[in-house]
Parts: sequence; structure tokens; C-alpha cells
Amino acid sequence: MSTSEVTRIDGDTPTLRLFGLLEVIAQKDQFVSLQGLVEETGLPKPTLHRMLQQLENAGMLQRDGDGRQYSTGLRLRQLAETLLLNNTVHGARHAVLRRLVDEVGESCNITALSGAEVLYLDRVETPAPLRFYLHPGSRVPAHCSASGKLFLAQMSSSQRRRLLEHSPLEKYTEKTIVDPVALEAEIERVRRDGYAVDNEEFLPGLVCLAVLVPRAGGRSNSAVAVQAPVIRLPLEKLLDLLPKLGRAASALERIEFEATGDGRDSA
Amino acid sequence: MSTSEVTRIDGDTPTLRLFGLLEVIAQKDQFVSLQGLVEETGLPKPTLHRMLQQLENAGMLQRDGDGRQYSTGLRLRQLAETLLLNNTVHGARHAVLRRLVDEVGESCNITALSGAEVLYLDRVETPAPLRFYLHPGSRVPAHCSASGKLFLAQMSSSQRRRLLEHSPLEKYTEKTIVDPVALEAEIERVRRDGYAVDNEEFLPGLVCLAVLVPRAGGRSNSAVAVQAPVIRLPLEKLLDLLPKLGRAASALERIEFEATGDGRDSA
DNA sequence: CGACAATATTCCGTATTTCGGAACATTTAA
DNA sequence: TTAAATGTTCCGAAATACGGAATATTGTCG
Repeated sequence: MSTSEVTRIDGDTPTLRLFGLLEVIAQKDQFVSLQGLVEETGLPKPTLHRMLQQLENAGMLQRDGDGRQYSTGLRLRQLAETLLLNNTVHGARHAVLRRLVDEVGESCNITALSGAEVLYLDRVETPAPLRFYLHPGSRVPAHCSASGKLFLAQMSSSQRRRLLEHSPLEKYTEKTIVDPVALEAEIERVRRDGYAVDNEEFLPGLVCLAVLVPRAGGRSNSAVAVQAPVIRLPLEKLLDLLPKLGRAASALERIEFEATGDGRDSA
Repeated sequence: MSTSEVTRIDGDTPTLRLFGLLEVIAQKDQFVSLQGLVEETGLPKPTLHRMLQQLENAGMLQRDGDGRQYSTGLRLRQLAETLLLNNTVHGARHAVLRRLVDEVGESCNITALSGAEVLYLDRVETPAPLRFYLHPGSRVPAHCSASGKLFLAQMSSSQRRRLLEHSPLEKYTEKTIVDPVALEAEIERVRRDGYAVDNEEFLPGLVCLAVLVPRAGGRSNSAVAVQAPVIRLPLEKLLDLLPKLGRAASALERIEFEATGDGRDSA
């Protein structure tokens, strides 16, 4: 009666709101009614009714129970299965990450450049009790992350300038590099060494080591990284992990190569 | 070069087209490019570009590989996992069906009334080599299916008339009941006996026995049925399966009851 | 049975969104 | 460097979503 917890369903476009609705429904282990969803989401009833109707017509939901309730539809469940069965790419990447975490004992992640930010594609946490909790899907500015520096280091200086000009170098910690000249120097160093470090530049106490996942044609758009509390892994010890990181990167390279579609089926 | 196989992506509403696109992408085990999708679906390039962009912004897809290719996004994969993990309802139903098929040796399905048609919610095939292949998600008119007669038998005659008036009794086989008076008599018999039979009324050679999944409050909207080739299972032998069907129906009743949300979690 | 309450469904004018041809930008190949 | 292929942006016309209010359908209680 008193619970007015509203699970916001947002989305820039009406289209995307439907996915939010599906998520709400998929999380439940029970049938849902129109009225129940109205109370849960706060959306107007006719709007929800239309959405449910669309999803039902598409087979993503189905009426169930007494006919006025909804559950996930066959088509949606099939899509879910197809996706999880067929996506060896992400499965393989995840396996590589997990192995790397086993080896180094710290949280690791795979990242990609998306716009001017670094996006966490996947992540496996360390089993150690003390850890930074950063979840996949989140974003970090390029200039203060190890992976981001790698991506910047691959670009021509004009590309880099264009990217950074529109997003000023925000200062996250005392050590964040906010001076463009200093950043250029740092990037030059990264290019020479072939690896990048984040020395508490994004979060105090968090250090990070990253290398690019190599790519045949030229620039790469993904990187692997280890992240650890500096208390447990000071910089010198962090650098000892380079060979293991490199091996993981090669494994990822092979996976991505195959997923790029050079190995067609017939002929 | 010569392959002009176009995977149609339809949908009454723009929203639904996105699901079609996701299905195309989820089925692949490789990254897809904009151009590749243009060739595969036949949709105009700007349209596809916008759709991909929306899905990417929503996290349902992610750019991958060299950054101009797409693969399934984290949010979509999480949705898939949530759905498959959390949906004990459909899993339990499927298990009941499978057990029933083991017992009776013939294909079985769970159906629901949707409009004036019977919708196959789930189905498990017999291992026998000779079988009718009817896939879940397909629809059959109510008047010539065992399940449909059960649903009709629960209605008041005015409800039934309204439903049938707008969809004339189509004749599928020699035995299809197309005379309204005969149908009323048949339905009266179904109500008395508590089960319904389809004696080659939809497909020649196919017989079917169905019972309702009971429901506490009154009318039920789902049924269980056995379907078999009449050659292997003549009517008399088919009726011997009634007790087993009934037991499956009770099991399903319990599952649906729990899913209806009477057993809330806290307090 | 009839009246009331709760829920589901339809209507419909207004406000957004989608659509996709054409122009433009970027990357890859030669 | 040029040419070819692919990706991206523009923008007016057409289609769609929106949601308050009215209506229809249950379900419940006297």
C-alpha cells in the first residue's frame, strides 16, 4: 500500500522504452498484470496497455494465467537462447578474462573506445575481499584511464586533438593529468612502451595496467587491463604482470579475428 | 554476388522491427557491419544506421572489432540471462510436458485461448519417427481443436456466440464440425465429460485429446493435450490416456497458481 | 439478482518520432 | 594521389506514440 517505489522506464526514444518494460517483466518469476505494472512503473495505463499489446503481437510476451496476465513470450525466450548459445565470441572473451584473473589475482576487464570515453565491455572481479567495484557497461574518460591512453596513443595527433578538444580534461584526483602538454608526453611514452598505466588518476588508491589487443589491419579498438588497489599491488609489482596481460591480449586477438568474418563457412 | 536472399524484417510498428534486427544479429556468431546488414535485410542504409544507433545507445548492441562492427550488447545478454534464469514458470511447464510425453509416447502441448484461436504455448514432440510437426507459437481455430472446444465450453452461450459469429466455422477436413447446432451439442458433451477430442477435424489422420488446466477462481485459460496419428492411436486407446493427462493438468495448475502471485515474498 | 469497485480496453486530437533519398564524410584499396 | 566502398548526417513528409477521458469488462458483496 505504502510502497511507492517506481522502477523508472526511460529511454530516449519510445522504441527503447519497450526494452525497459521487458526487463521489468523478465526479472519476475511471476505473471504480471497491467495494473501491477502501472503501480510499479508509474506509466499511464493506456500507454502500458499499448506497449504490452505490441509486445504480445510480436510474440515477445504472451498472455497467461487467467488471460489478463502476461509472461515472457516464446519468441523472446528463443531469442535469449539463441543469443546465449550462439555467442561464442563473448563467451570466449569472458573465459580469457576469467583465466587472467585466476593468474594475476586481481580484477580485470576488456574495454573499447566509444566516442571520447572508455567503455567496459566485460569484467571479472578478483576474489579478494578488498576491491573496487566497477561494473561493465560503465564509462570512464579516456585521459585518465590506462586503456584510454592506449587508444589515444594510436591516433594521429590531429585526431586526438579533435577528440579531446570537445571534452576538457577533467580532474578526478590529485594525479589526474589535466595539462595537455603533459598528456602528450605521457601518450608518447605509452606509444614507445606498448603499455599504459593509470596511477591513481581516476580513483584514489586504484592503479591499473593495460595493453592493446593487437589487430592485423592497424589500429585496435579493444584493450585488456588489470586493476588493483595500490595497497596490494604497488606500481613495480603491477608491471610484473605485463607478460600475462600480453598473453591474454593475444588470445583475445585470435577470438576477434575469427569474429570479424574472415573465416566464412562455405567455399 | 548472386545471393539475393533477404531476411525480411517486418513488424507492424517501428518498435517491433528492432526485435527483428536483434534476431538477425543474435543468430550470428560473428560481428556484423552496417553494409552487411543492408545486404542481408534490404533495408535502406540510413534507416539501419539509425536502428543500430538506437540499440547501441540502449546497450543492446555494442560496437566491436574495429569499431565499425556490431555485436550483442551487455544489456541484451544480461536480459537473456535474467530471463532464462528467472523464468522457472516456463521451465517447470516444459518439464511437466516432457514427463507427459515420456509417459504417453506421443507429442503433447500446452495451449491457451487467444482471441478466437488456440495458441500453442509450448510443445514437446514424440520421439517416434512418424509425427505431425506443429510448432509452438502457431494458431488453430477454436472450433476444430480439442483445446478450443474446452475453452468454448466454459463460456456462456452469449460469449461463445459473440466469439464465433465473427469467425465463420471453416471446414478443414471432412470431419470438421461446421454446423453451429452440431457444434453446440458437441460442446455440451465436452462440458459434461470434462475432456475434449479432436477426431481428425483439423488435419486428416490427426487425433487429439485435451483437458483443462484447472483454476481456482473459475474459468481456465490453458489446456494440456496429446496429439497422435490415428494410425498409431485410435480413439479408444487415446482415451486411456485421460488419467495421465489429468495428472499433468494438476501439476500445471500448481505451477500457474504460484506464478499468479498469491505467494508474495515479504510479509 | 443488481449495484458497486476494480481492472481492462478503446477513442482520438496532439505531440513526437520514424522514414529514407540525397548529400557529405571517412576509411580502404589501388 | 585517385577511385571505390562504407559510414554518417540532413531534413521535410508520413507515420506513430502519447495519455486523458470515456467505455467495457470483470469480480465482489449485500
